[in-house]
Amino acid sequence: MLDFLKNLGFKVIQHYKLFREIGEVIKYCFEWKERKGEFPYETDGMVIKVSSFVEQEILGAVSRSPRWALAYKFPAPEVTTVVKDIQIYIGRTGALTPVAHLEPVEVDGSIVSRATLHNEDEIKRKDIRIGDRVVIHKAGKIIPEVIMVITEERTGNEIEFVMPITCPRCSSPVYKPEGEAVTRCTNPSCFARLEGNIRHYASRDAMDIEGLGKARIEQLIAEGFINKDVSDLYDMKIEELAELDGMGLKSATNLVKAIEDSKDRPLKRLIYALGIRHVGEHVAAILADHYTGVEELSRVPLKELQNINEIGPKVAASIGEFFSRKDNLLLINRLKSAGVKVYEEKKEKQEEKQQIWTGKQFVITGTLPTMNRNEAKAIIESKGGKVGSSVSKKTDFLIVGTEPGSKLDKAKELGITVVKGEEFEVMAKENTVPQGMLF
DNA sequence: TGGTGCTATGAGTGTCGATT
DNA sequence: AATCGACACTCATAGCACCA
Repeated sequence: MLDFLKNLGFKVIQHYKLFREIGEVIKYCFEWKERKGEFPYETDGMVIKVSSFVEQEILGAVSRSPRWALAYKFPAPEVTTVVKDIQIYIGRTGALTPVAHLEPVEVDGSIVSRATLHNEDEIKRKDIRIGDRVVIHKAGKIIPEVIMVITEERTGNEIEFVMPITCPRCSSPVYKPEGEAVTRCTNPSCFARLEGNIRHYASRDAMDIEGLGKARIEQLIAEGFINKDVSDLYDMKIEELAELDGMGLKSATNLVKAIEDSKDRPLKRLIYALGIRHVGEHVAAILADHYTGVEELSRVPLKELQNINEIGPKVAASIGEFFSRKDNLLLINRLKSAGVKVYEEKKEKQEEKQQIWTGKQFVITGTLPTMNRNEAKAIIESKGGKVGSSVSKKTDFLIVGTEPGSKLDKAKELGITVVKGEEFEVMAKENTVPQGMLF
């Protein structure tokens, strides 16, 4: 069998993830054919040649002898390239993230020119230097990752990376707390952070301001429209914006309208949008459930916060720190006077009624046939279920769309019930309990 | 103390709308 | 018509915080 597959051009290799059973290899061939109209051809070392004759032969063989379901793999598409530079990116929390700039190279169907190196320790661990030839691949078929350095090809001219001691954007000192991996800029009003804050505030899951992306924000800061914080957004005028490079009356009108629309978002979104450390979507929703508004939240004693389920000392402290700062309190005042809704009537606590999916934990991977993630999530929650972000023993169902990620492997490993995307959508409509398959 | 889940960050492609 | 920016998708990984 091994020779048979080898003759077909399949390769068997020994390292890395991506274990696939023969059935999966064949399935992959067919999916490829569906998408591209022909069977897989040679791509960067991954050789699969299947004629229609052979196709039948493989299928026949497998159905007669299921014990041939051995682990075979595609060769992980790995290529080498050169690290041209390592640059620092600054996020909204002030974190300095080193990113490798690579000689552009094709990996698994797309051109990769950058890869995040996460932090200083990671660079040290892998000993990555500027000028090094490195092996890269795409983790989970998407994210470029530097796997290792080819040290044999070192010439001695490689430059070791040194984390700067001042912020590359604002020149303030940076600090790295003892025991932490992340280095941060110390200046709370660093422009890079302002940029990040605005982006976060405007993002879809926060205040959802359409038309305000990275480039626009940079421009607005450079032109002085934004200089303090997110409240500056609400002072912008159509006529002034329309004067900007690349903006016309149409764009300016749309942008101002989008900003206007953001004044009426649910409280949990506003809390999330403020960008308090350790307060993401989930924690923001918990806080919005407990309190009627941002102002009330700003006055809650630490002790009380800590008593809330899922909120511990660190998160409580972080919230307390945020509201102890004058500039943040001013920000909230400014938002309020701009007309942003900072208060929400408490809804009547709904009776916890037993629903079809009550107590069930769902996780989603891949793309669903007709709905997106948020829609699927809303449906699950409306039926009493919960949606988690990673597969664990507590997961009841994994919903699998096309092009699933590593969550599927994990689910198989743990014996979690797998529900196909189509199947899920039918369940949602007919209000039934997923059956799914066990691997 | 370990398992689990959340937060923060970053990457690529294709599509669509607005500007020039 | 060409170009550019924004957005909608999706996912990995590290680092932590929380909780039992």
